[in-house]
Amino acid sequence: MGLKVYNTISGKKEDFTPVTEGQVKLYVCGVTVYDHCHIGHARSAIVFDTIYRYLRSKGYDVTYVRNFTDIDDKIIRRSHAENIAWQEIGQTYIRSFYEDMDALGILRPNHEPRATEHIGDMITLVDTLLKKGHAYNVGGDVYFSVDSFRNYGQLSKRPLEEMMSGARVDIDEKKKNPLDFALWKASKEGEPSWDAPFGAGRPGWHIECSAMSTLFLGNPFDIHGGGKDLVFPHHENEKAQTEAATGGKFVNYWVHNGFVNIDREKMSKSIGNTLLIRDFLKEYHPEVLRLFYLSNHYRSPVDYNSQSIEDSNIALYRLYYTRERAAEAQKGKMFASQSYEMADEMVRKFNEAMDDDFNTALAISYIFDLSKDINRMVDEKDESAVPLIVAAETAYEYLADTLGLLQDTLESLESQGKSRHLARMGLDVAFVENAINDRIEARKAKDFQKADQIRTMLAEKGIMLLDTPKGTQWRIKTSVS
RNA sequence: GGCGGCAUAGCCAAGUGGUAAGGCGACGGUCUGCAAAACCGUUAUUCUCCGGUUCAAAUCCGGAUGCCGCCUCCA
Repeated sequence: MGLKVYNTISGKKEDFTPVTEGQVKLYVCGVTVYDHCHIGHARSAIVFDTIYRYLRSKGYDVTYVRNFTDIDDKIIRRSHAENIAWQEIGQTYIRSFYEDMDALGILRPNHEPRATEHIGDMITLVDTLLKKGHAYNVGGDVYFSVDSFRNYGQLSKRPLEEMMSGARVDIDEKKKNPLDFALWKASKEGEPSWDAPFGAGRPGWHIECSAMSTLFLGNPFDIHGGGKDLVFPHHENEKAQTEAATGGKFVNYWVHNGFVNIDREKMSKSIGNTLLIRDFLKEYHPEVLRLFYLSNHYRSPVDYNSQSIEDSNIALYRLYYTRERAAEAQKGKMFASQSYEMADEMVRKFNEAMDDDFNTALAISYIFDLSKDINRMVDEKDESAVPLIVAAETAYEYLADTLGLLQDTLESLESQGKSRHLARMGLDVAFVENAINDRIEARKAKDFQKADQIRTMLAEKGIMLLDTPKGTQWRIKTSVS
């Protein structure tokens, strides 16, 4: 069975056929570097990272391009407000972006062009549009004429006439049509500018993605992605200007991820409820966010709330513990490799789910099925089942890897969680260990009342004790009350 | 005003014609000095409501209600 991808432009799932067999050209709109990234950026990054991982696991040779918008109104505004060079604003937030993305386990794309590195390509494109009569110059500002492009509105399914009647479009005297958008903005005092045959200035927002995607991937290319909000106007405009310039098709498959709400409310700066990635990471392991997002379909809106995140946190621990148990069951055992039908079945179903427009939520359910199966075999303590555990665990790792999960060690996951928790409670490891030692003594003396008092005391501080064959271990209580 | 989406158990959530995945929680059991973890079992005869099509509908069609997004910078 082949891959099916939901295409925004047709509103349907379509069979995926790349332009060149065996290769996928993928372009995803990156960020404007004027602030730290929030968990909405994280969703987009995680969704396309997962798509990228899956395409590679299917054997495609993927060329993945993700841009940085490092010249733009918001950057200039911030530069003026903080009295810092605009270039420096960009550098700062590109660094911040990488810190966040690396923490989240987002793989680096093949190319990460910055808009300012390709001004020349943009100028060429604007020039072409002027020469072809799709753009006009008003005192150094160059606008794209939407009336000159027959298919304008095709992607966002907004006929021109209807948008015209929309009351929310700014009336700009300079534009022939209120929907015309800037390809090039004339040079202004205190703003960066580049020389161009049609007048010095700086590029409009949409032109960079047209220039850079075409440069790195050619036309048409396979998949263009981004957040749902980019459908209009950004992608509509990219498409219009590129197709007007080349006369050919720009993109075959448009893929857009849904938005993140916080406690059922739209996350936005004006409401003041944006959550930065770095603030999230102070509380939880990065894979908690990944598991949470991938448990929802990428096109649906997702509601971020403490209950759901806590659920994902617990579930993530479960997956790590299973891997640990599988490893222990194999330790020091000799075994011949053996195929295991159940594991093969899970891999097959996993790929089938991912082939169906990247249904990660369904795909994840097979990881949990494998987890249950592995735990069951480990519990049975049947030596002859060890090869099956190995086979199941191999499948387990493959599924998790493809989704970018279980990339850390249990030790690291636990120690991060423990130190966060202890710091919050104002406790330290020595306190816990002393209490555990006291309890061990009490248990030796069969003073179970005292032992239970210690257990209760620690439980009240969110610390859970486990008496295992290897001795008493402790964990942070993950369950919510 | 225009365009689009969603409504599935206590909570989260997948499922677009063939008889309801998975996670979290709860309850019973195994295990344990007691617990925890893990496993086993139970937890939606039913998918917002009302009609229709069909041998068959959570899934298709029509209508109602409720929630949400976009049309403006935005992942």
